Amino acid sequence: MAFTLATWNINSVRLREPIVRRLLEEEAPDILCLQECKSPVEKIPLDGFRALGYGHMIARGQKGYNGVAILSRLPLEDVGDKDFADLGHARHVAARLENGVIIHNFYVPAGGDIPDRDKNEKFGQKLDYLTGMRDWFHSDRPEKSILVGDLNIAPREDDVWSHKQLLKVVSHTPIEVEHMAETQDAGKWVDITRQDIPDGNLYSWWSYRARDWDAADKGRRLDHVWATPDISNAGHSSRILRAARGWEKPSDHAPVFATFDI
DNA sequence: ATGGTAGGTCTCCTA
Repeated sequence: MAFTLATWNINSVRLREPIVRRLLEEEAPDILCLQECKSPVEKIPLDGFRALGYGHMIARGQKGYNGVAILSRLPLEDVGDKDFADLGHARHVAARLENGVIIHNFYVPAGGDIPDRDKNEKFGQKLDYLTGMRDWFHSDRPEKSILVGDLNIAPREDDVWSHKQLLKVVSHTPIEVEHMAETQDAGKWVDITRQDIPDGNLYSWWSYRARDWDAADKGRRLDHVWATPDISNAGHSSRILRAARGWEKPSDHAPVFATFDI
């Protein structure tokens, strides 16, 4: 069996229903993980997705902020969620496929503007959230698992448009990259996107504030697909659908894809 | 060095 999975920070699933449907119609991933749905679960426009063959959804939501959802053509079982750093936010949900593979969908806190936990509480919460993830994966080592989502960190020099200019910008600071590496190590997670595309600049997010995001191309790779070592060799065909950043009323993130032969 | 855009909403907070 093979399945294709996509992860996309959608920045309001209700406002973005037309382009979610477009992605499902044109790209037809078996599973679509969404972040920043900004909607209670009961207000997610499921009917429109169900009509396209996506009859299964596992989600966590809240009014106005955060929110994660896993849409699927394949049956899913809800296997719970975590609230790292006790934020009370809907930032994680996990589901199990019939083949036993577990999918974790994460929306890691963005962390505010100032990369100093003494001056900016949100930055501390981001680091604490990552530490919570690390400790969980350390104590309960994941197996046959895929982790996707907006992790709000671009770890490599070629994951940002300018390593030097972003060293003090939240999302690419050394302390965040270190926290992310510890989280990744704790679960022995393999970065599937970089396993498939090891060289060259790779971005999944471009700010709304740029005059011309495409021409300026000041992107960052904030959205990730990881897998545990027991299934990492099954992952292939990774890609980022940059074109979706230019669709009508776009999200500021582009969807990231990977296929697994399991 | 600064300000730029977008979404949801208890018109300011978050990204």
